[in-house]
Amino acid sequence: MISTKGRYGLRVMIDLAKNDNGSYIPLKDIADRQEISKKYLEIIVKKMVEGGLVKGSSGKGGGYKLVKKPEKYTVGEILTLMEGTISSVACLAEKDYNCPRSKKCETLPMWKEFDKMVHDYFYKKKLSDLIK
Amino acid sequence: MISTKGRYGLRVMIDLAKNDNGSYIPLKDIADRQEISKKYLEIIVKKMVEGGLVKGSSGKGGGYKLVKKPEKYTVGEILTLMEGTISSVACLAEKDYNCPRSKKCETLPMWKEFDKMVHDYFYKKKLSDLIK
DNA sequence: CCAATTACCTACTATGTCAATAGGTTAATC
DNA sequence: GATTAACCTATTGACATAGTAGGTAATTGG
Repeated sequence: MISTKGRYGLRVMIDLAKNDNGSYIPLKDIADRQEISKKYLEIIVKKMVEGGLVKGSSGKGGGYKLVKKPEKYTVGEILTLMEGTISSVACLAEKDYNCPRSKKCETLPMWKEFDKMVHDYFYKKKLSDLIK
Repeated sequence: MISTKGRYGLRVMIDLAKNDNGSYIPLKDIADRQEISKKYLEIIVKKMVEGGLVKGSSGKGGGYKLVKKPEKYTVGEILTLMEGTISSVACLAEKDYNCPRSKKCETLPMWKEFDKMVHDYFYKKKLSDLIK
């Protein structure tokens, strides 16, 4: 289940893309338009700065802006950053999970197939695809 | 993210299908084969009885058995029972969620499309497909 | 240059879910 | 009637979620 971090994060990215005019966009404006608490968005956006999705500038005239063009972002990279992982089961989420049953596990092949489908879906979808 | 309830539940169903010989299968046997605590499996199996996926019988010679043939179960119905929902976002998980932004939400169409893909995947996959 | 603006930082909290464990009661059968 | 096995209630520690609160640092328009 995608949490508010992923969902709100995506909406912030869309908001930044739609309202891009070259200058920085204050978080207050985004919070008002998206009807999300500015305080909570601070946590969300902080992650996005750390992950290199957006850059921020303090002071008057400051705010946030995208670092790439909307068509250069995939929904997958945004969700992966915000959610930590996009995998549907713990066995596949961590690289070094090494389950002793993996050889004989009868469900693992299905989880792998499903995971690939999900991965493909979100990494093919671009941020620009979400803007009408 | 699918929890142990869904993952273990599925493995119990597979175990019941593979070891079906007409009589009831004690939980102890399943727990041993699957290497899962019997105590924890009790919680899992209780849900499956309540949901009508399996039936149980107390006393000597008792245990659990499937109520349908393996090809009559979909993975979707098993996961939905165990996880409560299979939806990827809260807006779609509850029928009466009515979000005031749904009309103008730019992410909702994607979540709906994704949800349909997931739903189709799991409801087309049968329990019998997981048994080699 | 300074007050206003805005990002940035640390800490806290209530609620809920997850993944179990523990111990007892009821039901069926050999 | 002892044994087996399901069934039932309660509890627990750890962690995540979805925020709130209040303060500090940086930047700039007037």
